Amino acid sequence: MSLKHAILVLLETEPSSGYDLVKHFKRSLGYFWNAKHQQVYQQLKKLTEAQWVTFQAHSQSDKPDKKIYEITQRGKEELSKWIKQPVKTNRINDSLLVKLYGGHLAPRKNLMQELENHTEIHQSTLENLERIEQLYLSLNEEKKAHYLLPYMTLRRGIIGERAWLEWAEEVKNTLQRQSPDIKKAD
Amino acid sequence: MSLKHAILVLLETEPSSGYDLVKHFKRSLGYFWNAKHQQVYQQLKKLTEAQWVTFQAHSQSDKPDKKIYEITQRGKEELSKWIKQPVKTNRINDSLLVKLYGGHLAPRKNLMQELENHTEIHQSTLENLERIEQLYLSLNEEKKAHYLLPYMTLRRGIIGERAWLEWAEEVKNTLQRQSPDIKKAD
DNA sequence: TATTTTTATGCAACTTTTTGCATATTAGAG
DNA sequence: CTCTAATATGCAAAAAGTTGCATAAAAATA
Repeated sequence: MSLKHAILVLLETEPSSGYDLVKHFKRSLGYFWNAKHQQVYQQLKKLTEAQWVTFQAHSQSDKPDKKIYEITQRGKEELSKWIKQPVKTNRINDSLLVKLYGGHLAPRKNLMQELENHTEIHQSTLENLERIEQLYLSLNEEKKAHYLLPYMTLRRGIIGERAWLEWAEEVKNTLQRQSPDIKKAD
Repeated sequence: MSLKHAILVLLETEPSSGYDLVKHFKRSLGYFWNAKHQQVYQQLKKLTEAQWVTFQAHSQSDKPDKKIYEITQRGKEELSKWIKQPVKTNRINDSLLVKLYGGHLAPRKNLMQELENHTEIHQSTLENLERIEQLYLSLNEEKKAHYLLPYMTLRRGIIGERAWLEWAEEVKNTLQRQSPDIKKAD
């Protein structure tokens, strides 16, 4: 849907190779948009066919050859059209919550372990985001203004992760207090 | 992936028609698992073929006929196997954040309006969840214990929505203070 | 020196999700 | 009396996303 547009947003900032884009999806953008490398390459192919982007092959002697993609005029028009239109609220599909909802079918220990594992992941994501925030906050006023909007998305990450961890603590405490098994709903 | 399992979790609690399941996905489960009606019917077909569920046709005189699905022994085994395995962290694909990230391409007013619209949606979702929480809290101790795990997923919704709204306020305040246009990153 | 990681791209097959269409009845609102 | 909403299910096609495989060279680690 808007993986196309996410790619265009990145290319509008800076011409990049597919590999660069994948790295971006793993880092900055990755908190709110996920894409695997195959998907990025597939979409770049389609975007090229639609003439929203073009590329130039760069042969490198020390590393494998790469294709540097850049956004075209047509791509810019499409992006600017997209960005002015209302976006849909995003769909949430969270398996962990499905598992918890049906948690009476799993050993209590298993649930606790699962929560612990996810807590570690969220904890380290949060630390990462906070590290990036510190970098942002140390910039001069001009640069801070420059990166304000990406910073706002970073804030979403930080606030979201803190909320997640707060919730997980609540659940772990509740489950620990509630030792007897809970029967399933009928 | 686990739409199949989400359906099984619901059917394990109570035999239901496809239509009932869709309603469930719009209400209780809907906060953390979304599925359109076509998808539910498609998956029910596949689940039937895999013999994880069976159904009985019920002809109704006043309303259209319906098929009541229930989980089979095989389905229960599969579900219990799935629920003991670790789940992946869920992927987040949030177009609103992509739009904000590339927000220098949109009129500032447009961004503010978009944030307002989403705020209204999240606000009413939160109110809804809080209403359900009140119902839960008014139950007797036995029933509260009974519905503890689904309640934990409700808490995720409440904490998550509050965090979203908190973030949106922060962004709206920041954007209002920051009146001059922000140039794109390079 | 051997192994692993990083850089760099892609095809093919499959599964999942979305979009658009289609049908049919009853209840309620205007 | 007409239109809309709710009940109830589904097909077909397209788009999006996942999984598995494949190649190839340099750089870093053991």
